[in-house]
Amino acid sequence: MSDTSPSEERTSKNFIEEIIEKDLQEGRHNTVLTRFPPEPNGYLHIGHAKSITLNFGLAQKYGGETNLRFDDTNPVTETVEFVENIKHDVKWLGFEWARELYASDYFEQLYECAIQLIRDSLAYVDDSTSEEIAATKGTPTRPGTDSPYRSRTPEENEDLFRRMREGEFPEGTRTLRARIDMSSSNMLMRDPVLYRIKHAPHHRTGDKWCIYPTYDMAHGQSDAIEKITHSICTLEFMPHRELYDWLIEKLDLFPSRQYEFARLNMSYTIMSKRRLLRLVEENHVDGWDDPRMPTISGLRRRGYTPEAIRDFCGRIGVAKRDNIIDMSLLEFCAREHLNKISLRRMVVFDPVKLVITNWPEGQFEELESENNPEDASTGTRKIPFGRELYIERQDFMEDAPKKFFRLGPGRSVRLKSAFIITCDDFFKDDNGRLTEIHCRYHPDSKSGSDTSGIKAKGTLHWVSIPHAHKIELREYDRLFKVENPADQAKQEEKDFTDYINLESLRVIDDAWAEPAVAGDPSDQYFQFMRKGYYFPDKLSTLEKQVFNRTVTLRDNWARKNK
RNA sequence: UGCCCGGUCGUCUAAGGGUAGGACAGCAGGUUUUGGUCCUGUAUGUGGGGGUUCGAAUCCUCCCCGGGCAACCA
Repeated sequence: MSDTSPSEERTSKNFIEEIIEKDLQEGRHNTVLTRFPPEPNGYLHIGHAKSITLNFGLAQKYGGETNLRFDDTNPVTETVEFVENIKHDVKWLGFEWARELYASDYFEQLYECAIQLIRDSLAYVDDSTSEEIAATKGTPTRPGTDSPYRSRTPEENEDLFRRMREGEFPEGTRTLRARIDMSSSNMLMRDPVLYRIKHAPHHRTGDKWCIYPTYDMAHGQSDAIEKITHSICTLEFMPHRELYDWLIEKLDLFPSRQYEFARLNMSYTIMSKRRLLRLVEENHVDGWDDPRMPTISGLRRRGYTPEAIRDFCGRIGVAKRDNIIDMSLLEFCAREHLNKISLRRMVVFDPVKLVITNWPEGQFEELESENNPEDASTGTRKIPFGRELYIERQDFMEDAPKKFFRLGPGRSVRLKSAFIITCDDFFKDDNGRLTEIHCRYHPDSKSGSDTSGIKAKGTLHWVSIPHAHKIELREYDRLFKVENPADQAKQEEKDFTDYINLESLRVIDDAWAEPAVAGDPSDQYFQFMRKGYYFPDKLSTLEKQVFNRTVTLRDNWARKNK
């Protein structure tokens, strides 16, 4: 990545960077190898972006590498479709993995690890049902009890385990458990299940296996096999660390170490794959890439740039305390980048006709306007100007307050890149609705060569009616009505879907764009002047252009008038 | 009520015994042919009580609050 965002200039280190520097300094490691380990059972979201940025960023910073490793140990929920989308999202974010790996690549080695544990009397085959295991597990305040199968001999265990692999037993009838301590204060150390029987095909290994390792059996060993130096995960895995270390020690593997950081939470949205899945499956949204979703694909479709997302991930920091990041920070990052790269265009969202009474009928003039005042290299474009224009209905007020810098009877404004006009008259229909505005233009006030001496405080965007073309705009609002839907649902004993904002999508189908919008490519970021940043929806066509509002412009006027 | 984490402006995040700083959000100005951008200024914070120390956000201690932990999910 070549761009340097402010957050990348930050000099303070987060706690993981401090650990790495200490490890490097003390010679514990002389390189840094991280991994991003998604389970291919859903789409990536902005929380994953934080993890991706952290893992890849750390490796980049210390001259190391990052593996992309799919944690595919549960074949019933995982698919190649998810694998492909995850790869696409990581690439789109701008990261390149050193190796593309799968936990399933290690199934044979993991099986050998299990055999070793059995031979060392550290694991046993348990014939208990899942209910029985749960019942004897104890509670956080009460110790569990030993399984009746706990004292089987290594020989018997090895035989049984081999036969589990051979497919001799039905699903759910037997598991391989670690023999640790049923009275441990850490529930995960109470003889955790290492292998379970699943007569299900795997998206990579097909029918080769009918026993699959659990997360704990697979993750740490995969890290160790790859020689991952720093295995970074979220806080909820903290209790797993003891088991992670136990397995690495007992199996005498490469000493990968696990470090936990607080996952990202954002206001007015949810960040769990399970809940996002429900939004999709229950059709609360248009799919994983619905522009209101906090998924990477949703943000992409909405018009967020990878640069903005990376910048955001750098700014939110990495720590261990629970957090809930204000959506406005993400929006700030979007505006900051989009301001630099988006092409300015004029689009009238709610048109009202404006007639320039002293401009000859049928006559037009091509005016020039900058594509982006922040970037002169983007050049200029031509905009047709004529007698009949559309302006924004909101830009006219019959009885306007003094601070209203727009149009009203007798008031003058600048039409962006065109002339200053003065309002002489206006017309309303029987319902009192404004139908037409009459103005006269000042010929010597032309943009760039204004000698009129008229001071117009306001500048309006506009389009020439005969040249304008109709487009559709989609305006999005927060998906939920409350700041923390998951939390509040828990507290109020409701379902998080009860808090869905039913007005999170508003379609504007009577918007009129200047000609330059018409032929623009589908991956172009726009700023519709005085309105916001817009990005063509994936279903937009040349015949019917549809744009998603990424984020509005900051609007001091609207804010003050609240 | 057991074990493990954590608690610094509204929200994030620094300061690791020596001036509590930055960002976003807010507020007040300036510039501006986008009420955008840019620029300037400004308010707000160490959960509480004890201790150690010349000096504590930082070390000790008690308390309070928040989160996690009883899936053959990851």
